[in-house]
Amino acid sequence: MHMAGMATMPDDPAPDVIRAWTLLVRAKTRVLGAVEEALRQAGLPPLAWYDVLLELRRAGHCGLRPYELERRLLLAQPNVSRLLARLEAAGLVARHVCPEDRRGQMVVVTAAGRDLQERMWPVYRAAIEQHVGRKLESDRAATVLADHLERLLADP
Amino acid sequence: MHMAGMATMPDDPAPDVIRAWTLLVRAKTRVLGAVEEALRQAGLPPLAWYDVLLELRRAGHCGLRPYELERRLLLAQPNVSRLLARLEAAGLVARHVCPEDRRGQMVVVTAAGRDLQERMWPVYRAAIEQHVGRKLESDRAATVLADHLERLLADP
DNA sequence: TAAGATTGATGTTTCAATCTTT
DNA sequence: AAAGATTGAAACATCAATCTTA
Repeated sequence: MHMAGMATMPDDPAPDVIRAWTLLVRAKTRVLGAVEEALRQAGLPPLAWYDVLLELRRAGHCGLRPYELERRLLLAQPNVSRLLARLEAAGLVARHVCPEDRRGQMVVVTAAGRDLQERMWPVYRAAIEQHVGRKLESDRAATVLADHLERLLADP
Repeated sequence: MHMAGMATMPDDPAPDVIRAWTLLVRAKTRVLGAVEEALRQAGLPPLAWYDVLLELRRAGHCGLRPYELERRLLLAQPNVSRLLARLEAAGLVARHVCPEDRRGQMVVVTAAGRDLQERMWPVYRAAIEQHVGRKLESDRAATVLADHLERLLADP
């Protein structure tokens, strides 16, 4: 349907679309900042380390390829490379060449890495509960929020 | 109410609270990434520049103090200082000493700054519409999402 | 002493270029 | 040529220290 006189360029976003976008950025910045601060105050490393360690644990004893971490954590290739270098230097992960594809490697979590992940989780979960859970108490607010955020990740 | 045998430490977040938290980070990363990419492909500077220019325009001819930008854009003090230095070097803002408080300064947008902001907005708004508006079409989804995100910014 | 702002040192991200294997 | 991964250089962010005025 096309009406004479209508703008041909993409429509202006509705006010509440702009509001949702603005609040998405601000809420993420604030909550993530609070979570990182909680980890920092507990003398623990940043969340990015936790994310890698958890993904590797979930992947089991075979570990993961760097490009898989890239996909799952939405990180750029050089960032994964350097993040893994830091984790390896800290003794938290180990890398060995991939038997089936000698371009790549398998990354696995070490005992020290598992230990750190387990020490981070209580601090992390308390921060999530404080800065997300308690703000969404009563009714199904967390579910509603999650469902709507999920729509933003839909493919097309 | 307290039941014997209950855990005394902060409760584990409910599954949908963790899901909301995870999706908040991922949705923001993806949508912001898409918006920045749209600006980049149009040969325009990053969103942070737009944010400053828009705040300064809204503030009117008196401009804003750097600490006000800090508050409104959730940026750290040294980041504001260096961001303004870049904008000033590009001729987009001007700084002059504050008459009432000579520790500080007033930052104002220049004609070139207003022009850039006006050239960025069509690209920015199209990206918001594409990556937020179209994902939330039908019903009051954008309003519901915004309302729920707003709860995450509540004070306590 | 504290608020507003900058600077130096350091660490991280980003872009493009590179290297190796498929 | 393309995929998987690393590296150099430059941009940016972060922390602590500093400087100036209130």
